Amino acid sequence: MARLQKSIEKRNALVQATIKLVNNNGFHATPMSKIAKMACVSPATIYLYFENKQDLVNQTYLEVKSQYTNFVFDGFKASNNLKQDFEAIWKRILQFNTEECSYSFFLHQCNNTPIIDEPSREKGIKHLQPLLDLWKRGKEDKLIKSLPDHVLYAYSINPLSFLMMAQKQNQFYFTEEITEEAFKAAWDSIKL
Amino acid sequence: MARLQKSIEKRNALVQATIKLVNNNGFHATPMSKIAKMACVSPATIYLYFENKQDLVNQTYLEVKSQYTNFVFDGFKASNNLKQDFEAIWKRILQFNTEECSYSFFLHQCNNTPIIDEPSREKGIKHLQPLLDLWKRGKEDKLIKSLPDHVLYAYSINPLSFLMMAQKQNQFYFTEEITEEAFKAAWDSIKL
DNA sequence: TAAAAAAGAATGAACATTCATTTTTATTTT
DNA sequence: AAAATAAAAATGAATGTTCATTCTTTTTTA
Repeated sequence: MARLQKSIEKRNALVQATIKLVNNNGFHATPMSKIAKMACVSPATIYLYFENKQDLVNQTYLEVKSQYTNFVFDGFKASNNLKQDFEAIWKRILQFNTEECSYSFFLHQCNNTPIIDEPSREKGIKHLQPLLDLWKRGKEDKLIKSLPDHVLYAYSINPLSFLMMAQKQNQFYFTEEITEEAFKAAWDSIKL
Repeated sequence: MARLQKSIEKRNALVQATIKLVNNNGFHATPMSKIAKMACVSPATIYLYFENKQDLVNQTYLEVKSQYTNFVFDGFKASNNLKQDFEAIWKRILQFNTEECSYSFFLHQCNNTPIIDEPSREKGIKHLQPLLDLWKRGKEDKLIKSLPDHVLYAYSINPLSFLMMAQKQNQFYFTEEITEEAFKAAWDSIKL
């Protein structure tokens, strides 16, 4: 009796192929057959790992989302300097956006279109807790504007995602200097 | 000999149906047959007005984009109070986002995925000139940070698009008070 | 040797687009 | 002003393709 042990490498290859193809062509233009080919696998094999195409995309989304938050919050510990803490998180997000550009682009696409189904989307939301805690503290201590978290996010975090897209399309480039200014802009927009 | 005069209402119905269906299901899940049905038209009729599906989406995109800029800049005239001018444009954009939410959502989707082809995307970019002029003036007069336009856009305009999405999903609501605070955040992020 | 994993080919549905025909419209002829 | 007519506009059904998914067989593994 053999043990159930499907190859984790094969699964990974499928997830990676999905990311690459969806990034380049959009969900609507990436057939399962192409995903299979890029992962060097038969189309039928995909169905050993995933229920169907939607499940493949949902799982890919959740996996990339975890990588994002692991990267961003790994080793983060709140100090008593709130601005510094915010800066650390902000720069970590920026770093993810530039170093893991294709993950970042994939998340961006999932966040901004209806390709992910509602349940998976909801699961993905929980991931920013440390940042939300920081903002809570900031509002209590009158260091940060008393605005809904969505607004704080819109002004201080979401721009990074937009700029990553612009950079990908070569419309603009993040120099060291611009990075510092961009952080200042983020902080200026939410600080009291 | 009859005059060539295809019904403009029918074309409009097709454009509107495209917007609605792409908003709800994404491009990949809206068949031409559904678009036709919603517009009360035979599938074959679509091809009297548009070359093919891509052309339909491209044209819809460009049309919505013009509506956006017409709405935002209609009657705008630069004064000698730069902050006030910026506020006027900003609030106009906000108004479009809330009043024409489905147009706004459609643009958002086109801007953030590869459904639109490059040539149409490029045509769509030209539309923000008055705002770019304002920023140029602001940088010269040392009223606005000397940052690339993309960065200014990312911090002061793009958040509106994000917040419109959040509002659509009932995660948050634009009160009068939040609007004022949000404008302040936008201005704070770009002012010198 | 037996079960799991993987494969390639097959299946059937969905879809974009085209075809052959009908309906509408506007002009010309009585 | 009614009838005739010709072109445009519109249609429903057909076409051929693409695709997600499943089936049957082969290969791998333990």
